[in-house]
Amino acid sequence: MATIYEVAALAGVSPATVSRVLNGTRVAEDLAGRVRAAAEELDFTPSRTARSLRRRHSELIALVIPDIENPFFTALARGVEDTARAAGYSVVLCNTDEDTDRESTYLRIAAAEQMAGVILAPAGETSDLGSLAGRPVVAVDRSPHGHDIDTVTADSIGAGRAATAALLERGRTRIACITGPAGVDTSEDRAQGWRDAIEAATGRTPDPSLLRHADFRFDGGREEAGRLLRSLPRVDGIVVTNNLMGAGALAAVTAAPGSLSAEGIAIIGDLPYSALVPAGVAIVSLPARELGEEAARLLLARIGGDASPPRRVVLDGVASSLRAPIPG
Amino acid sequence: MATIYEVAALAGVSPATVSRVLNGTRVAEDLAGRVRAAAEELDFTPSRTARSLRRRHSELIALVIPDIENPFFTALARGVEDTARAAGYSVVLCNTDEDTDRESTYLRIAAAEQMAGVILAPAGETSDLGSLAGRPVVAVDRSPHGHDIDTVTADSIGAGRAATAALLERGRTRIACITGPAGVDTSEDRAQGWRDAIEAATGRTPDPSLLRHADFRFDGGREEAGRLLRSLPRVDGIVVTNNLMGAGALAAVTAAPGSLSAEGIAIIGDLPYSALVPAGVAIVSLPARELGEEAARLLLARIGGDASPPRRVVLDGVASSLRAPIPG
DNA sequence: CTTGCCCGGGAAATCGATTTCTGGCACGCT
DNA sequence: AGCGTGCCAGAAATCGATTTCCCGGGCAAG
Repeated sequence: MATIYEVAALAGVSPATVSRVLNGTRVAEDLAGRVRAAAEELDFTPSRTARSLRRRHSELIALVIPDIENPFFTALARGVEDTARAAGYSVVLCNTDEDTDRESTYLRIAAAEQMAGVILAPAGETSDLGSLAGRPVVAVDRSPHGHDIDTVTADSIGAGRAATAALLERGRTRIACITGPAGVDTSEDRAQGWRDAIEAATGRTPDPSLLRHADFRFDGGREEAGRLLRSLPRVDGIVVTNNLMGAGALAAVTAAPGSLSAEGIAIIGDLPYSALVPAGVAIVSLPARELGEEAARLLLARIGGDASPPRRVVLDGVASSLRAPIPG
Repeated sequence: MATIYEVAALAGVSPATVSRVLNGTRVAEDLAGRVRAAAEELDFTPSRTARSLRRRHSELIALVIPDIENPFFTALARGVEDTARAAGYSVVLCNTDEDTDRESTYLRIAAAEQMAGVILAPAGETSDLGSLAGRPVVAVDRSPHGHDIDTVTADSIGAGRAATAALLERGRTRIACITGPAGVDTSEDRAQGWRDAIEAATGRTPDPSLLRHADFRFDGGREEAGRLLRSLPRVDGIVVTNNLMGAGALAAVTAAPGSLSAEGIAIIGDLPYSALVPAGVAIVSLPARELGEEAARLLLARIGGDASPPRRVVLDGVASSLRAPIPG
């Protein structure tokens, strides 16, 4: 790997001039030409490490998410990656497994690596952003409690309302809700949307026993759905507030034939290969990829020096693809 | 962010001694104690950038894969991430979209960032590893043509045989195969397994028109399956050689009722939320996560200085979960 | 008692870029 | 003609750690 000194020597100029040519400062055309020729000749790629040390930040962005195997975060990561790459940044993937210790370890690493910025889907209610020492951060999907930072989220209340409305339109009257852990804002807000929709339709707050908290995972959704199916009086609709629990609920429904068909289920969040999802399920899409893109755009702006007050962007692209129930 | 000089000053020693304490070289206990206290006091985290510059490699590993939204690569990434993290390395995610230009861009970046090593799932038949300048590389999933490097793959021929055998056991006699692009080794090998199994069962090579090449993507699988379903003489089984095309084929089968049930489909590779996959499909699991773990282990060994000749590891954990056909 | 070796720690070089600082040259204004 | 004023490029400082290199002191062997 050639260094800037070898390029300088070959071109007969100083290293400073090589740097200037490569970074856009004005340099006489003949020198610049010699430098470019020399760089080409030696197949020179500047050491990003040395550059990062001097510039005090690298061209890396940390993407800290709870679970890379969840298609929601995968799509989000894709949005981040595409946007970052277009701006010349690479993305470091940090899987926290919903563990706040791992999260803060990764935030320390991001600082120690002098990464340009961090996009964080917080694992818990509170995140320790102290170790970042002022480096740009954008929160995505969930907003960390007690920090006034840029945030990009989906309209969870609206999504909850839309999912519930889809079941109400089908004439369902006793609609339960399986949501995530108490205290997590997406979990609470989606349940609030469910409550809102039912109040709007019936004029009464829903029976509190119809609200179930699980852990946002497949098994949790399956188990809670199983319990709801066995409970009396019978429910005729279930709103499930994320994709994994939704898949679990569908598994439960499929395993208990005759109880409640897929048409009684509404899911917030997308399942991969929608072609394989039982027909009739109501799906309220979340703009996962767009969340990632917008978060990356905000972060890139901060990296570029934008010092305006923190923004809270809410994407409401949720009104989308409801799968129609099977005709007849 | 405190520097090693501040720690040295506070502890009343030289920066060299601080470095020695933190990196394990023998230092008198009283000095070491003072250094540790000072580091604690200042919440000192060494700059990885400076360290990388001097050490000539960072604690980052590049994971170059074609598509982060494919659950196979997601699981693989998870395996890499877990193994790398346990050894103190972080993973940089590089999505190539099957584009060899993007692949070589990322390889250049890996070298410029002085990353510790690269795990590469090659996008095409040939990969340009030249820019890596001798940095450790491990190929995973596919083996790059013309490079003698460590490789970790699944037993594709065996997987092809197993998938075909599952359909033969169900009494299917005219079994087609939808595989990936010609020239890609996983694509060819899995088709070879299909051919082998049919020859073993019938004593004849299969009708060449039963072998279809698609692009390893959902739409390709759907379209080829659609064509096969309309072709005459009728096929009564289809082996599909990856997960995305498998999902596409299932979509085609579902959309054309009466043609061929899900029991006529065998898929190599896992679909997420198997609970949602139509019952009866034969699935031959690929050890995606284990591929990632093994690749990471091999790479870590190389980073650690292992200079033995390149190894080719073939994982055959494929014998796994066939979903039983619906009884009756 | 002297020579030599070992060991621990400080001073300084090093990694490779960027960025100030500085000097020389050309040009314009009075 | 003399004195700024820019502008361009080279010299050198800088980023923050690691790693030689070297020196002084302690201890063992001759």
